[in-house]
Amino acid sequence: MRKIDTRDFRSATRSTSRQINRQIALNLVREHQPISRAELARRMKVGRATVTALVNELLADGSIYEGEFARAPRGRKPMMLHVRTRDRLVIAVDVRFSRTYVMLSDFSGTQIALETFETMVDRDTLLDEIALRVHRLLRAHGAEGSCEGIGVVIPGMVNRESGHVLYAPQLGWRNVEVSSALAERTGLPVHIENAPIACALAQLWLGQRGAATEDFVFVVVSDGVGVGAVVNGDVVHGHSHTGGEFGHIPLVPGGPRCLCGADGCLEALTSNLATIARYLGREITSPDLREILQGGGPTIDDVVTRAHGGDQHAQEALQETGRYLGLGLSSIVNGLNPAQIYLAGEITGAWDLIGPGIRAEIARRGLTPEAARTPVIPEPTPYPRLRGAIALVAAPVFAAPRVG
Amino acid sequence: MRKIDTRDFRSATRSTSRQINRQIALNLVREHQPISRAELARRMKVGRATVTALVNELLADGSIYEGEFARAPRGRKPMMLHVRTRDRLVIAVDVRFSRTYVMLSDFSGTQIALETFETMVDRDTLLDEIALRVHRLLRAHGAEGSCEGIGVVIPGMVNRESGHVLYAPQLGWRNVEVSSALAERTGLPVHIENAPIACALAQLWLGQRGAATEDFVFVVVSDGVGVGAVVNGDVVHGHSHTGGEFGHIPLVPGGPRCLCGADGCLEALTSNLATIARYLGREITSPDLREILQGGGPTIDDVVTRAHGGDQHAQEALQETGRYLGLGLSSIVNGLNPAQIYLAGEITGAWDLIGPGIRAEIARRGLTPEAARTPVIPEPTPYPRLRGAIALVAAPVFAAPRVG
DNA sequence: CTCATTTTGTTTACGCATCGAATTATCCCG
DNA sequence: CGGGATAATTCGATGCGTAAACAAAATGAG
Repeated sequence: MRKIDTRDFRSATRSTSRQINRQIALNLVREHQPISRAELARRMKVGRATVTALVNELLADGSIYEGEFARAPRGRKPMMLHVRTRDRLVIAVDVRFSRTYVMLSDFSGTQIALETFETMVDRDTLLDEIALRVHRLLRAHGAEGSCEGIGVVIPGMVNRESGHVLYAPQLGWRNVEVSSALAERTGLPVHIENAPIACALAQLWLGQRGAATEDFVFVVVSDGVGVGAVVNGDVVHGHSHTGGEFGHIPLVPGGPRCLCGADGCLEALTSNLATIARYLGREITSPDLREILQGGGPTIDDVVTRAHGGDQHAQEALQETGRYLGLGLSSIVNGLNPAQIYLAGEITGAWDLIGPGIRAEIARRGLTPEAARTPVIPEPTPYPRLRGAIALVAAPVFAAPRVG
Repeated sequence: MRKIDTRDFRSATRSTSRQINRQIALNLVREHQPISRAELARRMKVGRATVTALVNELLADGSIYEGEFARAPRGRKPMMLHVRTRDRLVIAVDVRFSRTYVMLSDFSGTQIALETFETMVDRDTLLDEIALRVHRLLRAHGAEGSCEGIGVVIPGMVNRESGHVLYAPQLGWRNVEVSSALAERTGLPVHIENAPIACALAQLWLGQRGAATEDFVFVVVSDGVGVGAVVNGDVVHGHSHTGGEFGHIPLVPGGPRCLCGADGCLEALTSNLATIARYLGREITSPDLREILQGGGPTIDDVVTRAHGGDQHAQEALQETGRYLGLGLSSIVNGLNPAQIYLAGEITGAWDLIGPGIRAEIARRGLTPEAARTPVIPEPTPYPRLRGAIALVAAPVFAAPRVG
């Protein structure tokens, strides 16, 4: 039951009905392919005449294609329809603290090529390098014409519409314009988004059928802790583009100081850095921790493998991370009541150690039996952020038209 | 950018465009009345011919009415349009721990009559009493034909569609059906909702023009602490109808035990009971606190007046409530990034004492300057819950049609 | 008063969309 | 090879936005 925003609405024109049904048909083909026109008409509960017109339009602009005739027990064989994804390419870019990833992929999320290089914190140097690699990748795969856009995910807060990075602590960026700067360098449309929000988008648009519901969250634990939240089928951006920063909710008043300046944030207790610090018996803020890490100290993957190898300190450090994560996620369970919580990050490699703690805290603090049972699902996708970057380009093609 | 739910969608028919534009026109009249057809056409950016047809439909079903001719500097005088609200009545019911409120109101939220009685915890006894008073109220005001529905708000979790109360700790209700039971007794359509969510709805639909944006939250501090959240212009219900229970996010691990069974919940630190307990120097869980309160101990209003009278203990108790509230609200600021936070409850009477603490915590923990400045607005509406109950009946009339 | 001008609101012809029925195109099977 | 069944298209009817023409009602200059 949405309210019409009288300061920003769209009146229906004579083609509005067509736009709506066009997108419905496209999405039905996407989720049920291969599918015939007759089956589409039945599912949409519209006449076959309408479907014929819709399909002809979708065929004309290359959104879908006709495949083969299917076998049928009786009657004329139906012509099956598919969405075109293989020859629609996307460049996905994941800018992280240490390294930047550039991937060439198709619309379905299938990887075609992947490159990595060390992240430069200067914007122009970084964008030049990205643009160089984009051109090289497209030329190498003879795909200069068929790339439909670039998706960029950033570890920080992003104004999606304007294409600015508002604040990315790990890069030291504040109010940095990215979209049009990269678009000029590459001649391609650029979409930019906060990494966890993009991951949630990917779950919504590229996830298994039935994986994503109208309400879920995607939690990314890495250098920081970020959340992409989907409420009523729509991603949460917030009023000033800082929604989803559940990594900075207060968990332990007077607890360890966080990069954001406050104390006792969920992130300061459960980020990879926090887990490593706990393993080493150091304060996350202590100056010698930085030295240890820069001097070849253990990575989070090391901690996970040592825990599997029987290192009790590592096991305990991960278990405590799990308990704190569960405490933080219980805030999300009670506040947003998602159907599922997806969890990505290196620590999911030690799911046997962190999973029970998470579940226990959610079970303890959930208000109803259903909420207490909210499933927490470790996400095994190899590159969730890059998948998010792909979704940035692919999602608008399939999204419902704005009306009202 | 919403995704089409392929398991539950609505294809557009020939009349979909008309439905959309009809609701847009209705909302524009609502927010800009009195307004002429020509002005409507300009705002909607459609031809005057379309507006004529739309207005004729709205006039025919009594949604709007023609008022007077307006003065114009040149040309033909425009006929002004208004939405019909005065003779469209609503019954609003607010079931609280101690008392139940039944109000007769019109569609605009103007109070016509108000009654109160002591809440009975047995469902059937309570509903019988409500039905009796509804009949009496409508007969007394000769309004038996023009009442369009009953809105009921409950201090607990509600399944809006099925009309069940899932869990209301203060009433001791679990899985209690209300909607159809009351509808049978009164012959009127019944809408039921969680109280804070209804308050947010009211802010969205009955608030001052410009008061409500697409993203805000409405926080109610009383016997419990509840939140109604609006994200992307839509209320947050959650997957199993327990969204908005930010009152039960963990704030102080190992803190005071909450009614919900967990420890250190925001509610256990900032509900009226928590503030009174703090004032009395008691644990919120201590058995003698209940005795004191049942034996005529101070109410929250008493604490507020004593604080204004110079009682330092009362002042400190309220200030600490403010600081904890601020800490809890900072989770909402970082997680949902609302444009505003509305705060209702008796403690807003001591805004000079609690306001600064709230603002300070949000300023301390906000991630960007904009988020740190998130306005926290004490809501002075006399009966926010009853206003919410009215909105339950009024909102569907003005809501955008579901498409896609 | 008369008449041009301006603005509001309605009417009309038309284009685009859904909708239902009729039609055509294929298939399977006996 | 013909009959039944299913798929897909075609065609006329109808709903609705759109643009232009038109009618209605006011103002103001001559």
